[in-house]
Amino acid sequence: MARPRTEMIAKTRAKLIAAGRHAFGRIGYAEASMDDFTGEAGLTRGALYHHFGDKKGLLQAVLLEIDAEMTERLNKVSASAPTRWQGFVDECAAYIEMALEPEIQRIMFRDGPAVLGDISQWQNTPGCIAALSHSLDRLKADGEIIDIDTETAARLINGASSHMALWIANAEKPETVSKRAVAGFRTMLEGLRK
Amino acid sequence: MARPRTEMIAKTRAKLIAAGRHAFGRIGYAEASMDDFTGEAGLTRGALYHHFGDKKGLLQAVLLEIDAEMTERLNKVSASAPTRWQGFVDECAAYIEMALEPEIQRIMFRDGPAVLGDISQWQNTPGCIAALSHSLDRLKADGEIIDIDTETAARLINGASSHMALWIANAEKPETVSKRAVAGFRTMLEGLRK
DNA sequence: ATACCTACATACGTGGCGTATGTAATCGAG
DNA sequence: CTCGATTACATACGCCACGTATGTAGGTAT
Repeated sequence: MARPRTEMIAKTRAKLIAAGRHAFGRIGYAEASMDDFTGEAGLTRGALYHHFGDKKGLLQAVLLEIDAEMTERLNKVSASAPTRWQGFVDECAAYIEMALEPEIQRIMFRDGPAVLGDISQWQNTPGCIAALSHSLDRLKADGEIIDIDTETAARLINGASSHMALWIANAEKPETVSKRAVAGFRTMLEGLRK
Repeated sequence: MARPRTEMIAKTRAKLIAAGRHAFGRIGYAEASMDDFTGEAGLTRGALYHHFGDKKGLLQAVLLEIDAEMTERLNKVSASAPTRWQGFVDECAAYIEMALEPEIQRIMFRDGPAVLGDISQWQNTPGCIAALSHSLDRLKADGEIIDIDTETAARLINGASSHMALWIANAEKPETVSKRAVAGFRTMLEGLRK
């Protein structure tokens, strides 16, 4: 297994995903020319169409990669907190912070939904929502939060977080808005507690 | 005032906005050909570029119209409720319901942010957020809700609502998901109450 | 060893956006 | 009332970018 042949293929795939991710993150999906960013990666569109079918296919692959990274980061955050509730709050804060990163914001929250439809239909629940959902499940089992459907709560928090992030990122004074947003967000989370 | 000349101009503008709104709402911004939908309106792209500068300009005009309609609907809902709290809850429910309408969902929540950037920077706070904010202001003045920054709360609710709507709209069983979503949403709102 | 297939590159057609230009109707000045 | 200027569009053109069809070299299987 893992012959040199398949390794080369995996490398080209990775190159294309990386190139697309850079281009999509910087100038956006619509403005990114496939000839340009494949050329920068030392390839052509031929490779892209072979591996991903079309431009949307590459975007999907990029999204999968980013979602996996976000999920891992979220899991690390919640795992390294002293209490589960604290872990959950940290997780939410981390989610907002990630949504402030230009690449994630652009690809995950702007172009992704516009091109591929809502996040819900990308696959059976993306990882970053599943991570929030899982944390809520444990809190519920511990009796720390009120009786609420955890997936619904996860999606509510997901929606609220991403909007907070967009609000902050596009504000004239991001620091000021950030304080207001995080404070309000924490207040909302407290409402879930018993 | 209101000479026949200016009336004609207003009519062409209205025609273009209506045509664009239809096309954007049905097949999406990117897939909508300007030649097609201007032709259906009995005009050409020349008129569009004259009045709106470019394709994005038309989208902005469409968004302004939709936002105004949504604001009016929200204000009516909150005004016709027995109590202010009830008015606010109804308003939130109405917001989710509006977000379920395909045209609003597509233009306002998907293509709009992707093409023009986050809703926050379209203008100084769009009307539908201002409406929620206003309702919260009055509730706060009445001492019905906890101490929270009202604009932040309005944006939290706005974000949560739109995500709920997208979740519902794209679910396999919208009715089932709708019940879960609305129930969870109400629970979250109750957390704002004193 | 040879025939096939995979993984790309190259070449081409098409469609759609933006712009530059044309034109008819209207408005304002004298 | 007349004539120049401006407005409100339509027409024509160029360019870019996507997708597809085709070509090809290297690896794979038997």
